[in-house]
Amino acid sequence: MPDMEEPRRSEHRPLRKDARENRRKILDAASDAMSELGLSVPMEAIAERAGVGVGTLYRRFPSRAELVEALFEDRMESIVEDAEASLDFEDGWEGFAWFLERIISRQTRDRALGELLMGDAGRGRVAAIRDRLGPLADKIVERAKQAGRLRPDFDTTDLVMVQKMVCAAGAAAGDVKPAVWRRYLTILLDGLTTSRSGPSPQEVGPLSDDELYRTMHSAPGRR
Amino acid sequence: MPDMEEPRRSEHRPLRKDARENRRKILDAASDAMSELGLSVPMEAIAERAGVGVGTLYRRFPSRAELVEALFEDRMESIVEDAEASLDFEDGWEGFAWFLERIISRQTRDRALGELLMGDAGRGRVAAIRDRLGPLADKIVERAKQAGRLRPDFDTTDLVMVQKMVCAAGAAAGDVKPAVWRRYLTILLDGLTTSRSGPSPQEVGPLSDDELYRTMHSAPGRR
DNA sequence: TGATTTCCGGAGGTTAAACCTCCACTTGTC
DNA sequence: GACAAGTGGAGGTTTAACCTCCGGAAATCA
Repeated sequence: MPDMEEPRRSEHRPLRKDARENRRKILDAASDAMSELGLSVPMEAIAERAGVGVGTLYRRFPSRAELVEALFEDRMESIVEDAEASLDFEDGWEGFAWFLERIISRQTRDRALGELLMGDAGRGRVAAIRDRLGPLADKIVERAKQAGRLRPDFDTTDLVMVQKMVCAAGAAAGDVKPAVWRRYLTILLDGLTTSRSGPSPQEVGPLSDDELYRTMHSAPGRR
Repeated sequence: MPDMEEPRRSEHRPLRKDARENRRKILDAASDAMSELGLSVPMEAIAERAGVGVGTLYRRFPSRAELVEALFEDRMESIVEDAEASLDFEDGWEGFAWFLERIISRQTRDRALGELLMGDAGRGRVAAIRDRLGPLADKIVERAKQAGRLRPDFDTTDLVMVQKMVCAAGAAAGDVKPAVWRRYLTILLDGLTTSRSGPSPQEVGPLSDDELYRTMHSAPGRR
């Protein structure tokens, strides 16, 4: 049996044209679906949005994890960049507030990113990037305190919890009024400064009674 | 066919002794289970905690809704009473803060109560009680503003969102450090006052790094 | 223009988790 | 001790996800 050729797609030969297109469609669909519904959106749903059979999805991405890495490595990296950028602010407090606004904004637009950031990452490259955030967060908090405008009893772990709080508000009302989270971030920041003479102006109004009603009667399951 | 007797348990004759005991065990188990795991805890799990077969559970409470009403009518009523009590405070702001502390404390101890309060109530007596809270909340907010210590841009709908935020923090870290939510309530209240000269003292410290780690790696399903 | 390789779709087998019913047996009560 | 009342949990059902498999379609090659 001569010439028993190598079966592995080693050093990947390029995909066939239709396969390449489908891969793109899958990535786009998965991005949409996960941003909206979270990391554990059914594979079926992704395939459907992509207009592709489940078989195709599994052939291209044998496990959810590969899909997640393909999609979220960049986004996670952007957050690290935000953290670094926030250290360049003249005023540590401004950097702190800017970073918070940034990272929460990203999470409210992208539920899966929030899940990854808040712990759902097992191991892998995405988690590795996330872990680089810890030291940066320490510096951000440190600088804000040195600027004298962040309450001295604030701890870096509080930074995570603050995000959770604002994101909870965002997630609850997100379908009804996507920008309300800013309102609650403003309030929280007013609670985080050392002192102030009056409330910061709100850029976003409260939910109307009707909006609140709809918010309350459309709560998701959990996950 | 003489004396075809009435089959309905009309004007309920008393339950047999063992049945009465089982009913009690079921209610206790359901209370525990729902407080911990939420309204939609599997019926199976309730029966198991009660040390009773599922059959017995379904015979006593044919639907989850009946169980819920039996358990939560009182608790919901207590919240209404808290709201009324908070109106008796000399200072409207104190009443406001007290009520918030109360209602959040109840919800962090009792997940099902939180779900009921935040909308998961379909119709029924429990929902009816909850609806009595709306007008009371308006008064609470009104008085706090009149006292001059609640930021004037605060709306009653914000009251719900604030609860959601603190409860989110509580739920996230609840298994690890049940009292941290107080820390975040303190911060929020500092953001809700009109002005202040410094941060309010914290009664509860931040999560340690290890506690935060555990908090992040034990997130529930959504679900 | 075949011939050949690659890729596609989605029916369908599998597992898991909840649901609720049913009835042979046990227990309480009169 | 007879008989009504109550019990438990096996098991049928549904729902929702998982992932594989293979006949046929599409792209690429010669």
